[in-house]
Amino acid sequence: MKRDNLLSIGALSKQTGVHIKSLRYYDSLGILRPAYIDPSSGYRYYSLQQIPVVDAIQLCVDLDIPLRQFTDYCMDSSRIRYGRLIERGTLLAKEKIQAIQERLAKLERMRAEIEHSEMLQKSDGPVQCSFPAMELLLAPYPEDESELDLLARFHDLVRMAESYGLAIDHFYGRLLHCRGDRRELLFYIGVDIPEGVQELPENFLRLPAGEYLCCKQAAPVLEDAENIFPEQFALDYERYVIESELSPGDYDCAAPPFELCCSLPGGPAK
Amino acid sequence: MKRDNLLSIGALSKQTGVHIKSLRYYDSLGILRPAYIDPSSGYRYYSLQQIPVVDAIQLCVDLDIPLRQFTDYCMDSSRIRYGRLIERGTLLAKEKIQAIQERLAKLERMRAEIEHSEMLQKSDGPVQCSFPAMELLLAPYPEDESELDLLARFHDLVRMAESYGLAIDHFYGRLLHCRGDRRELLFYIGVDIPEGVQELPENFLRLPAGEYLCCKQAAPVLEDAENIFPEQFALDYERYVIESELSPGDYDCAAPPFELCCSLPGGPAK
DNA sequence: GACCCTCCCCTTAGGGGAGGGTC
DNA sequence: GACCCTCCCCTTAGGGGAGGGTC
Repeated sequence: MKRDNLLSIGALSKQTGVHIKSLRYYDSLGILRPAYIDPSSGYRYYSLQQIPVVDAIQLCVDLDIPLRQFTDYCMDSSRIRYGRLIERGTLLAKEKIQAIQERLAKLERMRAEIEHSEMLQKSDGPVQCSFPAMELLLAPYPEDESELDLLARFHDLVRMAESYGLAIDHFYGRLLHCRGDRRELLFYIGVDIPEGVQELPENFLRLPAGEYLCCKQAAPVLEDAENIFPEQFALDYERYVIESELSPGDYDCAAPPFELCCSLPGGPAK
Repeated sequence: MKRDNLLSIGALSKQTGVHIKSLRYYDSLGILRPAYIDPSSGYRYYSLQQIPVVDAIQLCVDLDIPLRQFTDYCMDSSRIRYGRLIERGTLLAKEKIQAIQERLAKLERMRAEIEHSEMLQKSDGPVQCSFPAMELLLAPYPEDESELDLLARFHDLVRMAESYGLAIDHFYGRLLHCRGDRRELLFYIGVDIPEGVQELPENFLRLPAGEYLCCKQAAPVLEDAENIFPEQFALDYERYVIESELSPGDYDCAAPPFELCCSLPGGPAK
């Protein structure tokens, strides 16, 4: 071995734009052994044919393919399976875009919730709103339990949702169901039904899209719904009153605001 | 402080679905201090109001917002600026999608190059191909230089491209320009002209889209173009012969195949 | 004097495990 | 017996720097 047509590590670094430290790191991983190492000085020397190998390694880094897997994309130290590499990288990139788009959709839902919250907070009285259909899991709401017991129930519902393959929606609260003289106080969590789910639990409820009268409250006051929506309670129709936390842009975990939403006649109840 | 309505670290973990180790890590970062720590046992206890803080931290993690910046999204330990968080997360997510789409575009260009290479390798004789317009930077190609000197020239061109704000295209090779009796042998690299670039160097050349006759070669043989394209060289028209490496799906760095492409009459040259 | 070498420490968001107290 | 504590080591792809030889 001679140093003809060999590059020092610094020269290879300049040629490829890859940091010297990275080249040493690739050596330590065994994916880019120098063509020649001076036994007395330990200096690394690379052949010109190793330049495209550096490019291929950089491509892996760009594509977030772990370098330990680099050898999967090589037939030997100088033959690179670019076809495989590109196929794998394309798949990974598409999956990533998919995942980020789901995140963006979630962020957009949160943004819309904030907007709704701030609209309600700014308005003085109740506001009429159209709500989309909501899919809920219900549990009885016993009034003599502590907050900790409630959390346990909440968690039970979440586990039930999971056991049925339902996605939970970070949307929960209390529900008052009024039908004639009967009033039922319930605890709910919102769920999403992924495609392919067949069976639903008995405590599942789907509220169709409909019109609600909403107003802001400083604390949970669902028990007082009758005084908050006197006009609606004077009428005789099946109604749901939904209590949930509001999510203003600046959210106070210690004392979040609530909203109470009363379904209007001809609304979601059958 | 009492333990009423307080959660042990395990209970908080169960409630939020976040690993105990993560909760301890958040403590160590100072972004989620337990509401109470038993001084004798060191046990951590969390208040119920800290649950939404855990959710917010998880949102940061999902959005790739560094946790050290979490306090930028808090007014104090229990007031979270969700508005800011969502705005920042949305921006980051969009930037990421942008970056990945550029990667995908690059992968697609590479895939097309592989396809072209393999098509050429499979065919016996020359193949007629339509090439898009190409933007090149040129340098003289002196025949008596070593491979190392050539690399230095290549690097000079790259630096020149950068100094003019041009993006380089990982596309390079040699070019033979024939015009009447004059023949000029040049070295080229492909560049992309980003929007906003006004001034171009003197050695810039734009070859418009056009028809070429392409054939595979085992080694660089541009000097022999006249014998490879005898019919074209028998005709009198201004022509470019482009030599470049092929990129088959399995690429041999030690002995890559080449292609020679000769522009056809009525092609790219004026 | 510029280049290269080998340590050594540091970065994110935790995960696994040892060894030992606590509910 | 399940729960919790504090170390300690490990993960990716390197970057910064010290201290010391080499071109």
